[in-house]
Amino acid sequence: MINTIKIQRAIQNLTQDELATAIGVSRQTISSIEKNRYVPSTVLALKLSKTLKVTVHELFSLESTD
Amino acid sequence: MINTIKIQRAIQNLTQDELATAIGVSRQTISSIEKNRYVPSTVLALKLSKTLKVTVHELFSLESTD
DNA sequence: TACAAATGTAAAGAAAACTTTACATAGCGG
DNA sequence: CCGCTATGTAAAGTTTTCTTTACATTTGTA
Repeated sequence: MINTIKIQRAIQNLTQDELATAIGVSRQTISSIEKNRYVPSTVLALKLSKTLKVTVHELFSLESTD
Repeated sequence: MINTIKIQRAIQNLTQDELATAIGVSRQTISSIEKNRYVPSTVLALKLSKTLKVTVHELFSLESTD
């Protein structure tokens, strides 16, 4: 799965830490998701969507390997 | 988090087993998600969205407790 | 009623998400 | 150059997701 978190975060002018705090996770969690180290839960995806003001589909999309 | 999987599954006329097979998980996984026994991963949410032909936001929404 | 399909659920175990702590590196303004 | 902010990442540990197996219950229908 690919994601555009880093881009949307730049658009909203938020640091990883600010985004993490806003949605209640650790900064490493944000970093790990951005770097595709793991797949977030749907609750997290919805919170990211809300905070970054884009749909889940604008943030995440499936790849052929998924 | 609440979900409308059971409803969308009825609209698409799919059993839990058929939906599970379509997206590559066990039937119990579908049942457990429908019953809010656990929160699915974002990959799963996107696959459900695709198979059920609705957006992730139509399938899942945050509650105040999330 | 009897059978079959669909669903609920439980338990044990594997795999993955997520936290905390910690340290390293890169970039930028003084 | 120095200090600060932002980011990368690793390791250990906890929690949660998800699978497999298995059995019970419900519901439709012949």
